[in-house]
Amino acid sequence: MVRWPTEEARLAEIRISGQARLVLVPEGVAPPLTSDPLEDWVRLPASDEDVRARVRVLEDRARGAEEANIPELDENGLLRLGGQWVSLPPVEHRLMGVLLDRYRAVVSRDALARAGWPEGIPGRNVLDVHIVRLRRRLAPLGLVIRTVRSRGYLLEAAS
Amino acid sequence: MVRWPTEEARLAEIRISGQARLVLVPEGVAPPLTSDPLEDWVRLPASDEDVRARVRVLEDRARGAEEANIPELDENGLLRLGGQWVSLPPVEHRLMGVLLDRYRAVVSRDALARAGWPEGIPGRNVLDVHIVRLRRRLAPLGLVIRTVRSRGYLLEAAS
DNA sequence: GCCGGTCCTTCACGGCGACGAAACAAACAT
DNA sequence: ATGTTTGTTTCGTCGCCGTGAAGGACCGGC
Repeated sequence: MVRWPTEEARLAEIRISGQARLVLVPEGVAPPLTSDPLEDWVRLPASDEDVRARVRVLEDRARGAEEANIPELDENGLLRLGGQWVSLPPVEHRLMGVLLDRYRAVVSRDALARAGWPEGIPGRNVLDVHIVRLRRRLAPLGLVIRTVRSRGYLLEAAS
Repeated sequence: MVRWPTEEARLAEIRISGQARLVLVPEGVAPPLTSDPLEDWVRLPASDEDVRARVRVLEDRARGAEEANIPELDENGLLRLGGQWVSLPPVEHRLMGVLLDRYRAVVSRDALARAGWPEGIPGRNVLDVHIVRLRRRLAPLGLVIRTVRSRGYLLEAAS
């Protein structure tokens, strides 16, 4: 719920944070134009029912957007997602860093190797093994590492 | 532009067709509730500016939705469409490149052969086989490769 | 119609390389 | 002392790609 244009700064903040918002627009003022589905506006004065109707729709959309949640990794080796968490040992923590930077995009085996072993990769097969171990750890969170053959790996939410 | 609730049937049709629409709601009537971003409503009576503002936003969203409907091929062998994706092996990736350049237009077998095998085509039958495989991969995305006999192939959305 | 051919579709096979996973052992931490 | 992390070896599996062969679909001529 934001007043316009008096709370313009606050609106900008909320837009960046990606939260749903309803803009209250007094008579004689042009409404803000955004194609963002999480923003809507009402012309004042407005009935309670109308406001409630718009808020409900926005809440519905926000719920839908929330399912596209991205996991969060902290410096202490904890990976959080949707209230749950797992702890990651050093190597897997570094691997996870790159995978999260490129969430839902392909990360080459090379990039993973460089991230996991900055001093140089120990053996030919180490990466494969760590991917397997990382997979097992991520499963309880509903995260999946897909392999894109001969190109690399990709992290996403389980189908 | 749909009147509510008098044109309820027409609204249902438009919803199914997936087109953007603005619902005109007279005083004292509850507005229809949908979380579909391509639907919006105004309380009558409304000023021209307010209606135009909502129409413009809807048009923007419709444009965005349309762009999300054409498949996208990235350099890592991923083909994305509407939130889903499939990975394409090298040969099929190159074939798909040409087919997408000429989306919904005919691509000659010759052009496909040159794209798929720049060094020269190995055997007479290889292209056909790869078309079959590509078809199977594209099916889950709702994409279809149609044959235009003795002319070539054509990529489009499944009817 | 019937027939010939051409064009296209699909399957089954084998080689090759990329990837997955178990099992073992050593290093490390608490 | 026990459990965790990490690297290695080894073997199995699966995806990719080309080949051959067995049909279907379409189009002409007769």
